[in-house]
Amino acid sequence: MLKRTHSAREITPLMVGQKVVLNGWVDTRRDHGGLIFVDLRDRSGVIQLVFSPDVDAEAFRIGEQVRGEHVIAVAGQVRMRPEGTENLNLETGTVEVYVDRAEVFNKAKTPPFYIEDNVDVDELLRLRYRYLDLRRPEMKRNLELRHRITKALRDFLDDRGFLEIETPMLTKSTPEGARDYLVPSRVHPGEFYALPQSPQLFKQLLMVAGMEKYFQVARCFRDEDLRADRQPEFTQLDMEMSFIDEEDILGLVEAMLAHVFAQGLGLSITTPFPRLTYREAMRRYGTDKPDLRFGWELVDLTDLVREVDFAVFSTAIQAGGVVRALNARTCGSFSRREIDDLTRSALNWGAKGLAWINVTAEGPKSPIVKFFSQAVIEQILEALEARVGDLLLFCADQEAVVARVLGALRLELAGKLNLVNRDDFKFVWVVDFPLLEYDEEEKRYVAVHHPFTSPREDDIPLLETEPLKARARAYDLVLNGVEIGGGSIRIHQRELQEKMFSLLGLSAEEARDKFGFMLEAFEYGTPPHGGIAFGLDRLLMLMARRESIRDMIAFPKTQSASCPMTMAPSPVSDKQLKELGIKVRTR
RNA sequence: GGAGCCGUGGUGUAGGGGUUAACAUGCCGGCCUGUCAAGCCGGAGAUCGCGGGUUCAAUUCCCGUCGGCUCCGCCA
Repeated sequence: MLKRTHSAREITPLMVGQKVVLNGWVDTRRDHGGLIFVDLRDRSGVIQLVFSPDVDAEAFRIGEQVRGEHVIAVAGQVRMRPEGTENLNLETGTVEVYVDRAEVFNKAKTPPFYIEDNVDVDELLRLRYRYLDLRRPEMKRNLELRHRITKALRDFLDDRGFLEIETPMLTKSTPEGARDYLVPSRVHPGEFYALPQSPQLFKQLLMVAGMEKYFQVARCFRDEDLRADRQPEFTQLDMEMSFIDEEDILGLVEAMLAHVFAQGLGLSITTPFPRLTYREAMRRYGTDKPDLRFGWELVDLTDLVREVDFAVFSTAIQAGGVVRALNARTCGSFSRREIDDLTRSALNWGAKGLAWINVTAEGPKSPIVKFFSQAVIEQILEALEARVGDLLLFCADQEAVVARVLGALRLELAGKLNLVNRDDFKFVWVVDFPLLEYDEEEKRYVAVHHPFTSPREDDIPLLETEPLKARARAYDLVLNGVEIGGGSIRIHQRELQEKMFSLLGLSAEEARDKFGFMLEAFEYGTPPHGGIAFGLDRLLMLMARRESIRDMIAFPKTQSASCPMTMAPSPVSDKQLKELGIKVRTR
């Protein structure tokens, strides 16, 4: 076997005259009859080989026979390319290797799609042949970035005294949260493990155990429907620390991200990150994960229009709702049809309608201006800093509906108008989340973050009186409108934890049954602690400027949670089922 | 659970009630000693996702179904 002495990208002008051996795949082949060029690809990149009968007849014959994706070894001399034949698009484009020996390790069928960047091919096909898809340079780069970032995170945390500790994959199913993936126990027929949705309980127990600073690159599993940024198994960078408060965590994370952006992308990001309270985020951006790469803040007009004789606004306000508006800059030029599209969108998001004012040089034009006095209109225009050419969009309803509708329109228009600079990275902390929200379906409170999140100390009395007003010691990190991390200071006292469980509608028996080990642990000296977890795939997706986390995962699942390559999931034999004591019911 | 878009040679697309199903690229063969999206010539390659219906006739229209993608619900 011809063993390689160099990788493709290592071949430089400094090596001219040197004999080298290269191993790799035939990327492309250009056959001139009497002279054959082959671009040889390995993980490092591409180098041009020259097969010439003047150099070696036997090697030339092999050059005639190889085809795309054949795996070959070649030996030959490095030479400068003749003047005028350099390829500036290629990193190794000034040199080439004259092959005097060649060996075919393995032939290859013609691949079902091109092994090159920017392929326009059905993703199903890419996933069925993922090992070919990953040969494409852009996919290889994604996995390289993933490696570099993961390593940078580990290095950073190691430097700061964190221990990476593994926690079980086979664990206990607990209520609350996402649907569990279950694993049947053979030894305990009829009983099941659950795959972890996150290592939450274990990392807290590691704090009880005195580990003080923990992290893990942890695989997590959630049996919920998929999205471009949601896979049934995904990776979290999970962290937890003892004897700390919010500021310690936020500061550490900012330094950590500055480190990985520098290491991974060579970018310097600005710290500290801005912070928004949950209320502020909802009011100004209509979402708890605002995209700060563009302005376009929502403006509250409730007080301004309170007395206006316009039923759409006044009924909403009387019902305890709000009136807010979005200044769609430059959208005054929108056609009737485009405005109809916006209205349809607003209705889809739950609005009862969409009022608008077109700010023209001749003054405001709109079906609704007749309801307003000149003075009020002027105040509205001023509040929205309206200029000629703007389109003002109004929504009147309950606060949550208005936020959702205008927040969605804000994003939709940003996409349509290309307001977003794709090179921007805009981080923002969202803090002061409510501790609880009311679930209409289940008729009970549910934790906004999770049941182990500590309320703010001064809000603890509210748990007895108005639990929905209590704020959590929780924080989310948002990057470019994507939630990339979230965490909290945890409850570390049994009484408060029991109080939380009871607020969530868990009976004392259920709490003991599901979380007894946790409550018990709290009785053996639990330090105050808190942490955060990052969706590593999402962070990487944003860093690589991709649209889907599937591009950052070597072997992801389709939207129906299956793997087109292995054909998982699949039925299993009766023998296997019998051993597990499982009978399959067909729906 | 719901909505939308898509499904035609290996790949990406065009087409549209009766066609020899078109184009590009890839593939195979021939020519070709400086290409790098090599070029030129020739060739092979498609039960138009699947099932049913309407029709004299369906790849085309209708219904269903499967698969992929995006989104809503869901994701503490």
